[in-house]
Amino acid sequence: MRRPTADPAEAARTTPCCTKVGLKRGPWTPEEDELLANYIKKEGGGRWRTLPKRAGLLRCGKSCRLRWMNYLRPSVKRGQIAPDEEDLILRLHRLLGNRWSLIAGRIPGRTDNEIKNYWNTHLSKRLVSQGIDPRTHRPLNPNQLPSHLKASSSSSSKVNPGASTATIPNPNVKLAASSSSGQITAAGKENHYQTENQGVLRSNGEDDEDINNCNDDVFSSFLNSLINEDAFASQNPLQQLTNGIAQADALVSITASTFGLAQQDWNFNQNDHERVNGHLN
DNA sequence: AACCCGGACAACCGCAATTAA
DNA sequence: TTTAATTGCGGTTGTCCGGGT
Repeated sequence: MRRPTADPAEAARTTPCCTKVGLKRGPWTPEEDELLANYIKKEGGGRWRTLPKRAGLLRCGKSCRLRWMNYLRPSVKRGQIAPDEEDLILRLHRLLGNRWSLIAGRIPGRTDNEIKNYWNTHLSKRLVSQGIDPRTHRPLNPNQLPSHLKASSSSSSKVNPGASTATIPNPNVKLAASSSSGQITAAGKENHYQTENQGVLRSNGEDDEDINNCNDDVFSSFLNSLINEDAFASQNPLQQLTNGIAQADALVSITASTFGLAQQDWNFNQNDHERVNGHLN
């Protein structure tokens, strides 16, 4: 990464916007930040490919977008992740897996990159030290599971063997979930930056007519109900585990029906999970 | 003081999804 | 309907910096 692409063969393999000779790479200078921020304040974001030229920057569009999204946006909150934010990240990750943009969309002022970094450097390691698999949020050693949970783990195998793939087990669902709350639809792009992060568990601010808000509202409110359960936080780890399985079950069922996951796909994933569980046990 | 090591984070890459022509 | 361009996402890595030796 971040290596110069002087080699033509290498350059041919990489995306065009990053291979133009003379484009700057690496850390941004305050001057560049100012140029970019001022330009976007005046002209707005979007059209990233041509933005650098218009703004007088020697950067590729991707780099500009990333810098704006992760650092320069006024709504970006800097500083330590608060304990309640941390708790929210943990819960959302258990439900959504590595869907960083989805998670970030529900934590005001935090970016997907920031959450991803925080997860990889702090939370993931902490879970491992507690004997919990950070991918599945289950005990690393299956023997730590009480017998009744071991038995139910196969019957509830529609819950993820790994949250990252099983809570929303199908690419179709990823699409549905993304368009509902994480990714920005074309129609929603215009006001995305102004209105996003207006509240926890609110979608990113698309106009109600912009997207299929039926799905959005259902997904959002359902997720909301899951992660806001006060009872959840006060439960002991075993109860949390049990509850988590039940919740994930419910999430998967609702997600599948609400977001149009084909039944055959769903069955496939169930089988898939059982196969994985079989390997685990 | 110099060096090494590891943690934290910013930035890049490749790919997939979406949009426009 | 097809194709090209653009955008967004997640995984990965380079760089910086502080602490330890």
